[in-house]
Amino acid sequence: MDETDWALLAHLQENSRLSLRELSRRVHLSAPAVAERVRRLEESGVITGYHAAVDLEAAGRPVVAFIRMSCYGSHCVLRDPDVPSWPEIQEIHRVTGDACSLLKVATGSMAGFERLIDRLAPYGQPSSTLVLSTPLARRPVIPEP
Amino acid sequence: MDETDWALLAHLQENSRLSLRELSRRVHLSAPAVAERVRRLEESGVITGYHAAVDLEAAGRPVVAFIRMSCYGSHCVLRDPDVPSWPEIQEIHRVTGDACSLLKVATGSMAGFERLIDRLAPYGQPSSTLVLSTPLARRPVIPEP
DNA sequence: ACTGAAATAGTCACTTA
DNA sequence: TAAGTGACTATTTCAGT
Repeated sequence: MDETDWALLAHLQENSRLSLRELSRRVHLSAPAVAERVRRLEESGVITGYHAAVDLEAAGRPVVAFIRMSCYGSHCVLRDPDVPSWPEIQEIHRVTGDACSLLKVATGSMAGFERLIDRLAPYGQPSSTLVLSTPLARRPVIPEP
Repeated sequence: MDETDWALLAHLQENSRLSLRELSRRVHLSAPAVAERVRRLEESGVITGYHAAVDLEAAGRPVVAFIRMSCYGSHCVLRDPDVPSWPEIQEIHRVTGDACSLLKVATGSMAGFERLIDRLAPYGQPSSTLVLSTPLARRPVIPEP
């Protein structure tokens, strides 16, 4: 990871649909050189994918929340392979502390949110925190000083 | 938002570097028709951007955590316009409950994490939860049933 | 929303430092 | 090993339908 790799990474984090040619102009390299560097960033696992970001409210899911799950031993949500495919669940993190996992969820309505809580309750105690707004949705990763 | 729009959205959430031509093949439309639909998804605010996803550990920031900030009135982190530019802070959400905000942070080391906590402490009481692993990093948004 | 043409971009083989 | 060049293919974009 030299300075050029970090520059490419910065540009692709900001706009992943930039053409390799446009990237090559921005970092002052030829297009094949950029293509090779990007390929290596992907292969080394630094870049894990390219994704369109969707506004949850505009997409009909205005109720966004974080749910801390304190699961009952073997019933843990982390152990059920079906849970990650529930469409309301956006992220699942295994965490330290008294909760075993932290979920980010998005539903179309409060009623939908209530139904989700009901479906989660058998796994353990859910503790919900609603998101009012998101002043910073994502920050690009930059090199450490 | 018809079925074709949702199909385009699904493909672009999975891989935002797909060419319009490739998208057009997948949804059985011409390239210009797809270009116009994608442009409208962007303009209507459903698609807010396209971003390369970076593996925080591979990028040198293995310590990932959520921090709930219970701020002291007017010293709230949400009120300080400088905080969102701190490079360790990945996300800021304003939330309900006894905490005023939930931060997602990533640092290069535990020492770096400790320094971050020290910088946050003046704003309020930070309560940290370390991320052990992320079984589900992102789920594509799909239409509600 | 499609077609077709012109401009732009991606990719591969090969050369250079 | 990393980057540049040129030829060829694919994609983007725009006008007209």
